[in-house]
Amino acid sequence: MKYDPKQIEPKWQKKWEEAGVFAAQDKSDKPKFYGLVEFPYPSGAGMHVGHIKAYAGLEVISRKRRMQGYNVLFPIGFDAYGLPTENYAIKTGIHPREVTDRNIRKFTEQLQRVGFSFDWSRVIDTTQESYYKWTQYIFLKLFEHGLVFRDTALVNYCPSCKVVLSNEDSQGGHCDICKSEIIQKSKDVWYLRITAYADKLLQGLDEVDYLPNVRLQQENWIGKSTGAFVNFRIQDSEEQLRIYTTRPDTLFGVTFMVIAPEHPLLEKLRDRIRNMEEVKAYQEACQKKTEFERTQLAKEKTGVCLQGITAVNPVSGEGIPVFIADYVMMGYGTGAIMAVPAHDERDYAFARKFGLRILPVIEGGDIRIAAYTGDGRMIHSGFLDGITNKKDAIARMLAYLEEKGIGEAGVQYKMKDWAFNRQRYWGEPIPIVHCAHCGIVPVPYEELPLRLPDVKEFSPGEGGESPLAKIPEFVHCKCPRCGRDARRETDTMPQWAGSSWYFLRYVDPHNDTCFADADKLKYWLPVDWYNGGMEHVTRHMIYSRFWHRFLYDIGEVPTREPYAKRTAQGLILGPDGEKMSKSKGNVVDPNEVVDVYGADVLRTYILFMGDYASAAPWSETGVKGCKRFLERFADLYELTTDEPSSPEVESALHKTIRKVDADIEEMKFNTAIAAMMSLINTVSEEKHISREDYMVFIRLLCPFAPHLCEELYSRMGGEGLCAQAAWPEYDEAKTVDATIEVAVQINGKLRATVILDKDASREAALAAAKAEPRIQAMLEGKTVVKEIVVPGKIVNLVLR
RNA sequence: GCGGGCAUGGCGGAAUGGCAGACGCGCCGGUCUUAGGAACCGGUGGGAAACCGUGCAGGUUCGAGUCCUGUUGCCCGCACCA
Repeated sequence: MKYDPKQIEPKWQKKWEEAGVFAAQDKSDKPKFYGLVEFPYPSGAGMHVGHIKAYAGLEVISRKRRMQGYNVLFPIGFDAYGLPTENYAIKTGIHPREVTDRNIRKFTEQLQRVGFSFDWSRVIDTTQESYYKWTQYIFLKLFEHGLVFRDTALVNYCPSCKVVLSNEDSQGGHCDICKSEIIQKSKDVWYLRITAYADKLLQGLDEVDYLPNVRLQQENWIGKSTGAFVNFRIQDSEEQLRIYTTRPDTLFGVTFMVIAPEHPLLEKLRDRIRNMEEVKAYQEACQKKTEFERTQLAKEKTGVCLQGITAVNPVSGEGIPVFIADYVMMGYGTGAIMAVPAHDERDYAFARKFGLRILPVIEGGDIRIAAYTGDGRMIHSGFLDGITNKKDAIARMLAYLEEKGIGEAGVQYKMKDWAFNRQRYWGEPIPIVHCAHCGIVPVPYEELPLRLPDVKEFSPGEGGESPLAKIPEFVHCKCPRCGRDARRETDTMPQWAGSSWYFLRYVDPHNDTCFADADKLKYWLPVDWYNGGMEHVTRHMIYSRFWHRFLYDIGEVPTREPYAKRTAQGLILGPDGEKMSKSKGNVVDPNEVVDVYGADVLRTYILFMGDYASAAPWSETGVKGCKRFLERFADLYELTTDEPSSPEVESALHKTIRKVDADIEEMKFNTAIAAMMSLINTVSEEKHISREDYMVFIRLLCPFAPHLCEELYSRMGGEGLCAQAAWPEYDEAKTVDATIEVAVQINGKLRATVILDKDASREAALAAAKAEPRIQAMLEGKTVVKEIVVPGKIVNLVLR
């Protein structure tokens, strides 16, 4: 058969659509499978082949599940709020709505050309009122349950985007979107109290099947540590200095304290601090430092001693100096530390620089050279002296602190509350009203959606205000509580909002009385398998797990965890081996590949190019190889007759079914395809395959190259559609060969091979091995001291 | 600095502790052709051979790419986290 993708692909895509074969059934006796891929942000650049790889994995699995008799939900949608579209609008004056609709059309066309088996009746767009109404609803629920709060804080501010960023969006001191340097700015910020869910998010990881590195990254992100809070007295003062430490066992070794430059104690003690000028100068210098300077260039410790302030070591009673230094951060713990220079590298460096006392309290190491962070016997530590076990020492100290009321055990998390507002137009309006009399008042549920008003001017206001602040009709409103004049919140939600619950909406996307029907949620949840990029493992996944867990706690969803299983695909690199990017000009457009080679070749190549989870460079010649593969597969059509296949072909077919089936489940698509290539080689050598067996092969390849397989299936006279045909099953008996080649080793080195009956005895194997001329020659004049026989694999003779 | 991962032909990559290099690309040779940067067929780790070969050095084992110890290089995540 001549393989002409241009002719067959549109034809079958149309037939699938007409037959509605990919529409998930809300009621069904079949077992359910919910496969989820991360929905794309519809950028103006269109999709690149990386998107295709991200979806192709679960595409194959979903198609296989349908053939296996599952009721499959495999949906797609668009995460369409976001900065690039808004920036494009600012530049061109074209409304983000228009740009978004255009981009969504382009993405949809691209996805359909590849023949993905998405349920197109459930497409969602986070920027539609019917969708963001429920994003706002969930926000109000969070508000109602005290998980939304407002605070004035130093925030990460991007001077280029003119927007406040979460810590997640400004890692390394650079804006996640435009890469410019972040500055600290004091602002009113809406927070979601995700830290209240830190423990639940951590414990939930025990209930799910995530890739080990995905789980680890989430654990690190949450960053739980256990330790103690200890209150240090300030001499001649009512003030106390509260610190957090993971090493309360070293308390006797505390010889000074350090607080963050922004620590509130400085204000309280300003009259007592004799060198306030110097302190102020230091504070200002710190503020000017970028996050980068403060963290990356952290080799040299700096700080200022607070003259006139003395703290008291609560266990030794010793008076100790207090410093401010920027190696202590206000954002973690209490913004103050007890310094144990003998056993902490940072404290040691600081003590060395400022000539402070270094008192060892754990034996081992040499404090003249470096801090000792290992374990050992407690010394110079009063009631702890002689204890050799760190755990015991910590327990004793905690008991003492609690007894004396100077401290207690505590935990800390690296995860911070989620800064939830952006000074942007293209996002969900935050449904809050500021009333001079009532304070912060939520918009009533029945007024949702709070519509995003139409504007002509998209650039942010001066000082980074949201464009919404420039629309009087939007800003001015009546307080829902007292009816007096009030102002609307003009900030919008961050891009992460819409994607935090989209998997729930797919279950019931057209419902306008609730975000999804409870029975449907109960049927479909949890997502059985979620695949996406590693870059979304911490932020998007943590956020969405948080929202989901919250909804579970208030009884709105039936499962604690949203995703039962999570995998991640590797990047597709450019042909040059570099990460694909517009600036490098190495981006491969899937449309061009489909134009030249067809969708089936694109799909097959993307899954064949390497391990699905690893990065691999694009290769144009590799694509051609897959084209040849599909052509050769189509050519087998000429080799079919009603005669049964040869035993070689039959055995190869059943082995291949077994391998492809197992490999798909482990996302080892590359070896599954390789096995099918080998099967073609076997059939070509035998020059024949039965019609029946060829039909089996067609169904086996169908999830990878569905258009070609539909065409062949129909030409072979198959009933209905191949996409709905049964998944092939293998016959174990037919995977066993009558004879096996067994390797013969002498002293562990391969010397010969022998052909044996499939269930040859140990004796028969040994006899055959020893009869082999080459082996016979090597046995000459030697003693066999050991004979190892692994049935069907190997015979090893140990000689002396 | 801490945590995790990886290292195999010219390239992408295969190998439940049991014949290293499956499968594909590339390359070489051939067939067909006015032509081949098309298609098809054959070959292809190194070495003349004995043999040698999975970053490097050890170890465990009858047997190690695979397990253990150390080491080097690269990649990813976190990063003055107290």
